[in-house]
Amino acid sequence: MSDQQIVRPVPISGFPEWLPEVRTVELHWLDRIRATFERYGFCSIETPSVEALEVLQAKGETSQEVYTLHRLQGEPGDDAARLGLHFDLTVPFARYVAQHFNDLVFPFKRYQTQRVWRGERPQEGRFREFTQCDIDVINPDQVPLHFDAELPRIVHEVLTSLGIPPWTININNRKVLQGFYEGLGLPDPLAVIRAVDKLDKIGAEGVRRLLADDLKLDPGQAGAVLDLASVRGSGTGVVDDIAKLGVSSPLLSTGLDELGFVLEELADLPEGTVVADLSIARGLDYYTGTVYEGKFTDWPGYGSITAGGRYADLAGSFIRRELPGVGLSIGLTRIFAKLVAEGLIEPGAKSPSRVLVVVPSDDRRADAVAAAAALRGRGVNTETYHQADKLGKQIRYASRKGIPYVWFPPFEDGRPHEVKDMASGEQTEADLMTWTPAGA
RNA sequence: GUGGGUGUAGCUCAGUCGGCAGAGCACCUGGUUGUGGUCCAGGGUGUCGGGGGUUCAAGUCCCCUCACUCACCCCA
Repeated sequence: MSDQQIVRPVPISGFPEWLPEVRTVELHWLDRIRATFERYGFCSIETPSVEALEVLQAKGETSQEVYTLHRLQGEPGDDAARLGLHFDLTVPFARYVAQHFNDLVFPFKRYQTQRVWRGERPQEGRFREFTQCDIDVINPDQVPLHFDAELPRIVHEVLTSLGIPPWTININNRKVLQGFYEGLGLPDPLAVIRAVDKLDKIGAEGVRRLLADDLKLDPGQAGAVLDLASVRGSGTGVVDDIAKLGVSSPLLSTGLDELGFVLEELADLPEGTVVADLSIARGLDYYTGTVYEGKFTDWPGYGSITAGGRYADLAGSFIRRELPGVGLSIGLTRIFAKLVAEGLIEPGAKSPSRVLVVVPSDDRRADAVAAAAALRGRGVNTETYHQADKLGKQIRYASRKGIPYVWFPPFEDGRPHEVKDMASGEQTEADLMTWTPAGA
């Protein structure tokens, strides 16, 4: 120990970890998320952390910072990495569906809660390893629009069940944006979408400048683009507001029909929780219809806590079938870490134990072990203290670990068992075969 | 990847002009060999991120490097 070289334990940036009393809260969250997903009939899958690089790069550009995998003692000449850690769950899901196409029942509705990795520069709310809770529907040829409304409804229910600070899920439709821009005669709708996406960062005037200088829009066009982006609301009145802007195109009509349908389906949700916002676009270019982006109301600068959308054909690079889908992802780590940082997570117990059984003395250790076994046999989480320390020390251990009851086996033959309620300090005789902790 | 900031005890941090390494919290021991929290008395647990340089002397000044952190890009 003395002159041994020690490795300084430093946190690795972007790789969060929690103390037991916080982790236990996260586990409860995961339980609730899973329960809600399953209540809607979605099934669970898990895919490997690793995918072939060509799978990871099949959709979108290589802009995602993929962590590649190779052995420390790699074969010479075999240094070209062929494997990478997945950076989201959508691409692995697409591969999975293509691979197991014949064995799945469609529409395939699945949820998937796993860690993902992105080699980006960490910041508040941006991690290099984090957990996403994805929920997607995929179906050959076409996915009923009904799912575009069901997914935000499910996520709404999940977020509500977590009891987190106020948030809003914003909804938009790419066809509305693209159709509107086409109606305006703009040559590069995707570039306009990317510019509008910066609205909350650089403001309306910043976007106007971007549209005029970089994309060469005339003032009238730029004004119309910004007018559309300012439309917001939860009812179908949104559709009328857009119609009033006097732009038309076939794609725009389709988009407005879809957006109107989704909003109508969600009209019963609490005011302000799910609203249309024509300024959100999502940078990812594979979204083709409905798009979602959820944020905390109190921290608008914090990244999105849930996001997703509809894609026309996600698995097309893996199978000769058209497989459109719609999906939504909950950024569990991003939400949870923020609440931890804000001190809004009420820590749980430091131990799952309900009872600590005291060891009266070395020669009575067997009694303690037997008492603990009896309690466990009746489903009570119980641990035995590890050595015959002074009683004060044993009780102090229970106190510090947040174990609510301390069990005393007899210290002399013929005496009864006793149990101490740590919160009240009260200690009473108790029967091993019938006693149960409060709230069990 | 680009630019700024910060690295001292387990944690939060102080450390003057270059002159013996510090505080609070946490932790350990005892007061209390059958009872926790409170209280009292003790205890410093450290490669001052790492390497090099200047100097009689470096936590302090200079160079390099690493890590963390903030902003940009991008995103859950």
